Amino acid sequence: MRTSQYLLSTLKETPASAEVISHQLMLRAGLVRNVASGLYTWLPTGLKVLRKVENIVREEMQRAGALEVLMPMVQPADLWQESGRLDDYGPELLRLNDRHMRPFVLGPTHEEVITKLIANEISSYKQLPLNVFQIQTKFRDEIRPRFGVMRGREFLMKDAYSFHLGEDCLKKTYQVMFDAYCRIFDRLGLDYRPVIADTGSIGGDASHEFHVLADSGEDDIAFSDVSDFAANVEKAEALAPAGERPTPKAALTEVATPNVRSIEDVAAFLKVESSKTVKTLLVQGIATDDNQAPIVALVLRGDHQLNEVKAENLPQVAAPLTFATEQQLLDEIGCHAGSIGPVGLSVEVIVDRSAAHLADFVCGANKDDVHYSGANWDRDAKNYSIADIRNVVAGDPSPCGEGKIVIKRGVEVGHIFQLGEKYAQAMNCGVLTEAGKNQTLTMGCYGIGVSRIVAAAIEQNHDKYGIKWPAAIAPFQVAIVPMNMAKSARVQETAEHLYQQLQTAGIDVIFDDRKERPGVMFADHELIGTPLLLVIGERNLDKQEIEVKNRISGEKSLLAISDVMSLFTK
RNA sequence: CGGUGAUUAGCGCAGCUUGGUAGCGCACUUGGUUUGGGUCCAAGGGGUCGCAAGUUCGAAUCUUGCAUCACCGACCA
Repeated sequence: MRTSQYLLSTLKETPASAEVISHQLMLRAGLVRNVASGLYTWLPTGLKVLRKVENIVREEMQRAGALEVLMPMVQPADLWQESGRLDDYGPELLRLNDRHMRPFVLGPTHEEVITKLIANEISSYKQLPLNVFQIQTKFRDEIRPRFGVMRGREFLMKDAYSFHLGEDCLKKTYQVMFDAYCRIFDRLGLDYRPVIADTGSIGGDASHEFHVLADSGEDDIAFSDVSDFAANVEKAEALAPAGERPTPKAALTEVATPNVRSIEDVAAFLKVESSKTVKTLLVQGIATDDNQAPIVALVLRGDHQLNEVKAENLPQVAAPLTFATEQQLLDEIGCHAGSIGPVGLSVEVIVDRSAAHLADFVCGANKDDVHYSGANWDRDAKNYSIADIRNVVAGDPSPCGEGKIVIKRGVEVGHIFQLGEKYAQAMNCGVLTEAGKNQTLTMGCYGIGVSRIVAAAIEQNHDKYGIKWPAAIAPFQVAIVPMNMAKSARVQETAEHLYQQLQTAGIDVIFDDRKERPGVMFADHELIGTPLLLVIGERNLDKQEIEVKNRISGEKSLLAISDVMSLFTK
């Protein structure tokens, strides 16, 4: 490709709307342009990267035995009615009507369509197992699209769905997909981790997310500093503190705490560590027979945070997690938030493992502006159960039994899980078994955010000059940068010759034939992140040499023109 | 959904307080100059000042409504 015939579209200045570095660089390097909130046009350079990522994903999926299909982005709402998700999905699902006022949705994912397809196409156990995938645009009407293509509303995703007779077969394919994902991210050249993930409402035994490590990531990942253990903080188990709970020493004492509400204030006011206090959160419970939803109290150590996923998974707690209203607090407890505590509380009390290990702690006295000090479990606060309901924090013992927890940020770029029979059952997807009986299929599903990977790769690989693409996904493998070509026939001839030679060899090369000053060319190619620059100038031509500059390492070296192809034979 | 802020040329911004026919830098066009790290000089093109209504002799500027975009929050017991 010659730059004179190409759309480089680089910018010197950073558009004000871009927050994270990958978004800024994607705009400056001319990879994408914003069309509307969360919607982007991919320019030629960006599309080249996107296609390279896509192709690696496609190749590895095919190698793992999956078959490619393509399903429509617009889907009849009927299918979603059938699976029950039309009502469950919420406002992220964009609904629309066609000219006949028939209801449709824009597909945020394709379980319904694929399950329907397989239900129609597959009728015998002999055709199983089957794994199909597509690389298709999805639409999710996000509350707050942000960070460019990292969290857009429309995005490119690879989604695969596998179909099995039974769990054992599913587990085999799950492992095959796990391995394929590792190969994909290895080939992409990214620093990533598979992490144990919450299976969410879908259930199932296992689920893993694949995260690219980057500070701008939206998820917290808990690692062991010793073993390979890694889990999403949503899922990471907080172990009970070791040893016996200390014996109570202090007497239960009421303390006036006028206008002291938050844990921070209480700890400062009473001059105790926040880890020696507890906070009591009141949430909606599961409705009972008479349709009255009770309130449930969740008790945590003052310095810990509630894990909403863990709380929602408790049988007593309503999902989605909803905090009690102020009116409920007044009616049921008789005081405002900030003065609630487990002593003498009449509602069901669930205590986090760490909070349950405290003795002589501080808590609200269920009267406004009053706290207790010297409170103790069993002696003062009775009738409670213990559960793991907090987020792990750095320094906690790792749930794998080895080492301590370290927390890093990650960008979720892949997610695999075992779906089970949920969709197959709803959409009547089954086959005849060897015994001639109809059996519902067991499914797995496996997603990769293709467009998000592009952003994540930049988050992980950039410097002050621009993007430093991993070689496998760089838009160009090499750039030819001639110095003052217009003034030197020798330079021009050499550049043209090299360009022909590289093109013939199938190398993805960009030839900067613009009549620009060297600084402009260097700056553009460094911004775009081409891994290799071949600099051709009068200076080195006498010795039949050119300069090779490596974008990643910054190294420069001289190379005989005749040896150029050796750069690509490794 | 709540809070905050923004909207003036393709991009980044000034002008608004104190109303008087719209400006700067980058980019773009033309000519010259320069040429191994975003040259310099000169001339030029490009804007219903987000939309609508109001106040006024006169509105980018004041008032009201609407739209769009962005950021923050949704851990409070």
